[in-house]
Amino acid sequence: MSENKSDTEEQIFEAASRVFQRKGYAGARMQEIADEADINKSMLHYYYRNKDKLFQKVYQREVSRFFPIIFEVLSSEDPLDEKLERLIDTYYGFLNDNPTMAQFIIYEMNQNPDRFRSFIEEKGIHPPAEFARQIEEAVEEGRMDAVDPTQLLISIVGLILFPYIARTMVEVFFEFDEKQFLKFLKERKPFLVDFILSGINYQRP
Amino acid sequence: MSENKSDTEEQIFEAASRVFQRKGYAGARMQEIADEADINKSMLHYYYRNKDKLFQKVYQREVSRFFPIIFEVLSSEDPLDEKLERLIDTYYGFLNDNPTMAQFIIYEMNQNPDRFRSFIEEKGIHPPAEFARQIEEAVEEGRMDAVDPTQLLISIVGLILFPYIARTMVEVFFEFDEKQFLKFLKERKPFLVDFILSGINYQRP
DNA sequence: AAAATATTCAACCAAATAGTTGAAACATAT
DNA sequence: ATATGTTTCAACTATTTGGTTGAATATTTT
Repeated sequence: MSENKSDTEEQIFEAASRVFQRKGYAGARMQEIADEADINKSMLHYYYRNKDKLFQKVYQREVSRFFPIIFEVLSSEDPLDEKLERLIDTYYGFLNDNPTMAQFIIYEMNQNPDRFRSFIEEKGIHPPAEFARQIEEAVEEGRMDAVDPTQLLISIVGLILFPYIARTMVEVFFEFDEKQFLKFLKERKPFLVDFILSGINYQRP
Repeated sequence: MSENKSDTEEQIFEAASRVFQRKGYAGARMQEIADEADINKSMLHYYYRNKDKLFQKVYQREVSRFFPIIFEVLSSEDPLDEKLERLIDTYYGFLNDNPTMAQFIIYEMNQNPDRFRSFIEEKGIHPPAEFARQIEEAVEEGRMDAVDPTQLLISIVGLILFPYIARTMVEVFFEFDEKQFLKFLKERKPFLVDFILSGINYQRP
């Protein structure tokens, strides 16, 4: 065997990922995954046994990709303003390549919180303690307002993710086509950096 | 006939709303709706013909409730700081009574953008022009930073909604039980007012 | 080349789910 | 009280969808 996973197996996996992200677990059809992978339906079962097992694998891979990207940037020792820029760049780059991912993760996570919890615990995925420490330090040094780091972190992530999660809402209410939506995202980076840093009255060390 | 809509008809509608919000269109089962309404399954078809028609009615009612609540508050002539407080109070009150609604609307909206667009246009639902005018006015008068009103509006809505949309994520990563989550939301109001107003360096007229 | 192994798929089957029916119970009007 | 229309539901059918099978084809090993 030349590869660990056959071409077909990977083709199925990627097709399944796309279909599950588009339609969700309940809305996804095994036939649609087979069509998207350009193979016969029985191959799905040959490689992944059943819909549930196939979904679990896709779900776990996507969860494993989605959170560490944010958390890794957050854990660095860069000053907050640089960190924020890197965070936005990194995450918008990722979401641009995976536009349905945020919606997928959030939906399936809420659909089955226990599955999410146990997987996150098993894999040891968690927000870095460094971020809260960095905030507390800046507060002590009088370089920003006293804020709850948890409130701040959730706000930052929410500000970045929201346009992707609620994309249809943004496009419909502001009459954006795809091009205008991308322009909006591009403009959002400087807006967010400024808005967030002003929001906590941050000053560099 | 004493009422326009029979008790049963309304019971079905409310049950359907709960089930569709919990499970989404594809995940909802007609039997589950019948059980939740405590009636026989055939009554669903007697009153609403089929799953799709029942869903449309539920979807349209919820969309009609969800957006106008925000937009009405935004269209008032109150100064921005008071408006923001009212907005947060109003929306957290609403979401507290309807905790699955934000997730539902956003998911089904993304699932079928055309349906969302045409319904929104048909009903004439849109963000109030007054808000953008108010922002532009405050900018002109030098009472806040020059910001794009669209970026600001989406940020405000995102900051409010995000904890509800991503509730499981918040609870898992910060190890919140329900009580702690509610405490978090209570603390979020003053945090957001301060964060947002500082974010744009707002001063009252 | 022959044997062993992996891959492919059309045609099935089984289970889940949406939707229907007709008779019985109930309510209302005359 | 009788007739008329409304509401209810158990049992049923039709359709969709997940899952299986076995024979044919391709690939790899010896």
